[in-house]
Amino acid sequence: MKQDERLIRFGERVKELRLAKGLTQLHLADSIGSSESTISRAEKGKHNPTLLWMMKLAEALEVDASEFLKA
Amino acid sequence: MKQDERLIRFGERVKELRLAKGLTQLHLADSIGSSESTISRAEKGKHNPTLLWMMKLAEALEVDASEFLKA
DNA sequence: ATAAAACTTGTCGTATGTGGCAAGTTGGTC
DNA sequence: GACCAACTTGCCACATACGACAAGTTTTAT
Repeated sequence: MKQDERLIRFGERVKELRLAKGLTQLHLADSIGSSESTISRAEKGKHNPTLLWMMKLAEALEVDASEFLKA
Repeated sequence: MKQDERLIRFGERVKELRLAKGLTQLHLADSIGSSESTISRAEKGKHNPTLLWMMKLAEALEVDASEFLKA
């Protein structure tokens, strides 16, 4: 995935929210049936995630998915 | 794509916002380089769109992408 | 009722999302 | 500087997003 400014900001937001819950990438990945590598790439803005994947993430982080996208 | 309640709500929100701008699916599709069929399927909850696609849509509709996801 | 516009749906092809594994890197602790 | 946990990255395999086109259905206007 090419580096897109919007994906980078999304990733930063995910990382913030994950750290706020004190989770490692691996814990978060396991809790949504994803993989550490996918979480890592998403946080670095190297993935263009799907809506359902984002929603699973939001659920695990106990935030509204719209939190990831706020301007 | 299987019918997921979350995708259905997303689609309904897209449709609302599109109609609020008085656009047809075809006009909206053209304006983001997408296709009428993809817009239709998204509005019916039959697609699991990617973040960048959602962001292009948000731009065309002149809304914040988080609008699509508000609980 | 007819016609046109808008929408839906099937199918195909290409690109890419994503889990899994393994190797490599970074960062902290002793 | 050895060790360990956390993170990054390359690659593979499979599934699916999504544009394109065509055929069909629904809606709206006259």
